Amino acid sequence: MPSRRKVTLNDIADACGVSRATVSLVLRESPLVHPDTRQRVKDEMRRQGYVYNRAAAGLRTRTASSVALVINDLSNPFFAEFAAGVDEALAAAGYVTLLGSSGESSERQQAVLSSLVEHHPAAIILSPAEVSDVARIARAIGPSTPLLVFNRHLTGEAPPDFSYAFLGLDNRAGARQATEHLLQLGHRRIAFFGGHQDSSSCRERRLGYQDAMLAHDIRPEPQWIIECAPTRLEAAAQTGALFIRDPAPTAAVCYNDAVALGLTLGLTRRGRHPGHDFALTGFDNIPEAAVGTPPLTTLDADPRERGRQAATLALEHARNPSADHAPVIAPVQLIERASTCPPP
Amino acid sequence: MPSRRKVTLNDIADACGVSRATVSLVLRESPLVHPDTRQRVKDEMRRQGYVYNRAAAGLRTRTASSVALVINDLSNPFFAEFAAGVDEALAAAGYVTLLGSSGESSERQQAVLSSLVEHHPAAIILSPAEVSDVARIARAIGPSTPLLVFNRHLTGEAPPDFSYAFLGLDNRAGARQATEHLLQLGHRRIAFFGGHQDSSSCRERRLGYQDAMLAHDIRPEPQWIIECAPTRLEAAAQTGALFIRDPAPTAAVCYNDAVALGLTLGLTRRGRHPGHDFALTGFDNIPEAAVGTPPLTTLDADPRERGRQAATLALEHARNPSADHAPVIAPVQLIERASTCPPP
DNA sequence: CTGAAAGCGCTTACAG
DNA sequence: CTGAAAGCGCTTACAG
Repeated sequence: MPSRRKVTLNDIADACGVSRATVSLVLRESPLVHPDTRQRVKDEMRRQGYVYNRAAAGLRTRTASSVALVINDLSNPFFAEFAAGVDEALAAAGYVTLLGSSGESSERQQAVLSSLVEHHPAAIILSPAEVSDVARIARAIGPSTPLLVFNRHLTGEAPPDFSYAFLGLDNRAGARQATEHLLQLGHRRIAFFGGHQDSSSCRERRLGYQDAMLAHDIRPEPQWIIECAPTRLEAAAQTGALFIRDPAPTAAVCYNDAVALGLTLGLTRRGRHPGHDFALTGFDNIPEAAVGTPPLTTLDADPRERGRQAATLALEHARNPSADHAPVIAPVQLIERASTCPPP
Repeated sequence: MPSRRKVTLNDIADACGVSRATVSLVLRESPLVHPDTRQRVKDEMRRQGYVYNRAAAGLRTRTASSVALVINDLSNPFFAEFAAGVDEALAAAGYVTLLGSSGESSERQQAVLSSLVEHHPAAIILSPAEVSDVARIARAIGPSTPLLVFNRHLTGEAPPDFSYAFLGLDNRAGARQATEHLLQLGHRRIAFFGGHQDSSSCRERRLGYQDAMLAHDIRPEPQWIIECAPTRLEAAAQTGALFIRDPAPTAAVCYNDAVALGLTLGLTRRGRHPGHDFALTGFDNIPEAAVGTPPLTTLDADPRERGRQAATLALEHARNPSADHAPVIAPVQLIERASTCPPP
């Protein structure tokens, strides 16, 4: 039967006939303690199976050893990769990751934040649920825990004593690159397909699309901008909207990969051949993008690297909470694949 | 400028002119304290933005408020879903999740476990890296933290004072179902494709394949058992091994979905038409399985539900560490899709 | 080189 | 109904 009683510094000190101050010094590799004593103490620790209590130490030194990470959707590979990157960088810096997931529910997000903040993390990294009001979030976490927001902007007005750092993707430049690529291939009637008006990333991507079009002296027609929920099924269902007026677009910049895959399906059902008689691009570079038919031209944001970056920024913010941290916008890279062809 | 100093029970007690014992009682909703006092205290907490320090409370009461979760590969959607399920159930039970990821490296796994155990979690849930020696793991976490292992068995001999609970998938029954399905369709020459001999899940799946074959009085030929690393690329490269001898198999039970998708690619490259002139099955039901060409018949293990189950088992184990917990084997469900056709 | 003492933020009998 | 006291496991000046 394994002994379940936890062994403490006191147990080691008693067994060695020294004070627990000495044991503590051994723990932190202090040069003050005599080599013989050190060895005796270390042996005893091994023998009794001592394990350090970081929470108790943190209480005494008033230092945090954790960082909280709240993710809107872990089953989305983009955010899973992001989480892996955060965890990797935090571990390397000696912090442990407190995980929470909101499942895109702002109620759950409130509950999760309130619970995590009670563990007094050095900082909170939040990839927010779709609608995330900054005032509610401020109420949940209070003014004294540094916050880094990833990917989506919070909505509403921030209370006076509340501020946060931000890491986002260069949505505008990404969509501009994708549109530019289609223009280079010879397309002129290019749609912007999918996403919701009220999502900040969607607005930014549309701006990038417009930038590229206007740079080529093309004014996008209103019927080329097609709104739909950013899911595969909704996109497939909305495919028809591309073809209600002649001449129809010959290409589409899609809000993201899920939408692009749904559009691929919708086009195929109508007897079209995406990558041969219609060109389209995605955004995110999810794993399915590479193996679809056709493989999807898309924009890669390197989510794992974004995770490492978020961890670094959050820790900086924790060290220097009074500095005014400007938003950081990470670049995004075009991956050319077979879904982008010249116009028929 | 936000006030960064943390407010404590003492601050509230002083401001209200009561002792901190009283404030503590208010916190835990004790009926002992007078309603007026309670209200005064609560108002003051709101005013000062008090946030509870769970670590300090846990230290005093010797109770853990966290459970550690160590994942071998977060970028695999199967494990990401599992992690989401674990987190969901732990949060519901009032625990916070300490996340660690090993990236399939047993070195990183050791480091991560050693770090997490210092936070004295109520239990550890480990989805182990491919090679995970039980003796090393025992050394990292010591005998007093309950351990639940998910999905893969640990290798080697457990030290005398060390034991762990186990949650796995019914690999054998799953592979048997897949093989049975192919047999029903009329196949007789069925290969078992991919996976490594030394992986416990691969051995179990092969046994299920053999069960079904023998139940139909078919002795699998040695050249029908094809070993390869469980990745898409390796599987594609090994496709030729199916056809070195006549008559070649007309169907394959693949070790998992990644292997099945690789084999699909390999077959297509050779001019075959999987789902028309060759039948194959996967295992895991990853998102790509549903959208491939053809969509893949596979086995679903409901990883999110497995995560919830793991959390429940781990907490039971924590409450009653001396009980001898028998391994729990979760069922797996066949999803029929277009990749399984009758023999040509 | 080592020990006695105080304290991190909380809880819990025990008095009153 | 409320307060004084002790203690969870650790660290850190301060003496010696």
